[in-house]
Amino acid sequence: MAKRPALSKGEMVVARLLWDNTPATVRQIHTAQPPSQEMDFSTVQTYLRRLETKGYASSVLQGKTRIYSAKAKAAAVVKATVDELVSRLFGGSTMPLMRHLIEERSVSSDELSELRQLIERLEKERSSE
Amino acid sequence: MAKRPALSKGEMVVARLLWDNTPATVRQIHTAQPPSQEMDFSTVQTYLRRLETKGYASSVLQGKTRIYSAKAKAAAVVKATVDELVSRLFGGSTMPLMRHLIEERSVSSDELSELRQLIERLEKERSSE
DNA sequence: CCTGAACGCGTACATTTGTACTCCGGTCAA
DNA sequence: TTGACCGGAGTACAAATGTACGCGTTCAGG
Repeated sequence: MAKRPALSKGEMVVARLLWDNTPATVRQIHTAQPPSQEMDFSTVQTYLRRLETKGYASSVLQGKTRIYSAKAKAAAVVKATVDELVSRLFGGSTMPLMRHLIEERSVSSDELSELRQLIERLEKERSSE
Repeated sequence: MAKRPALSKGEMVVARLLWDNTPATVRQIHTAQPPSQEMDFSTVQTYLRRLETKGYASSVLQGKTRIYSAKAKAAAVVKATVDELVSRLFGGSTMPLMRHLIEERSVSSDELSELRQLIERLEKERSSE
């Protein structure tokens, strides 16, 4: 697995759009943007190009149009990004972030119970090893 | 509360160092760095200066030496940063990040049970409202 | 009293990031 | 057939970021 340069903030939102729409043309990505905080067509295009040079996407020319496809797996990127954040903001420990998420960000009851089940399942796995 | 410009990655690690040592001189912060990934004294200094212009820190000149103090509260910055990440990487929903943290990052059994208790406590609070 | 190591300051600078303007080829209606 | 238009490519550029060099000052040892 190549060690790709980290994604910048802007690249990240385009990357996410790309994951949800792979493969896609620049315009498709551009159109897929939620109405708020839109970015210019050319801006999207630049990000896509940079995503490709950084190794996160690949593209083929289909006729006149370039089709981009996500290359790096979303999960891997998420992991890298979160690891990065955790290390920079919390010196590497995960718990403070967890606590923050659970306490500060509004989590619905349904989500809470999903979380609880997730944890219980994991604890079960642990103890049976 | 002033709306401060976001912290860059480098600034963030220095900010964290500052929170843990406020108030401190540049050298103290520099020395407080963990041995791995050290940054140059001048680099730390620059970050501190930028932290101040961005409004995250303040400083006074004590004789020849400048003493920096954290100004913004850590919790607020963490919240802003995490909100930012969640919105860019997950389009605003918290759960994917939670799941990722629990499943992908190694969480010890102790931590798991702490989490479980945290959640149970919250659920209790919820139901009693 | 002189000198070099340690200090802290400010300035500097190459890269990366965010954002967009311009130019080009093909379409399609008048 | 032609000019208004759309989609796309590439280039451009200011601002933010990461990183550090050089300069004046102190202070302890020679």
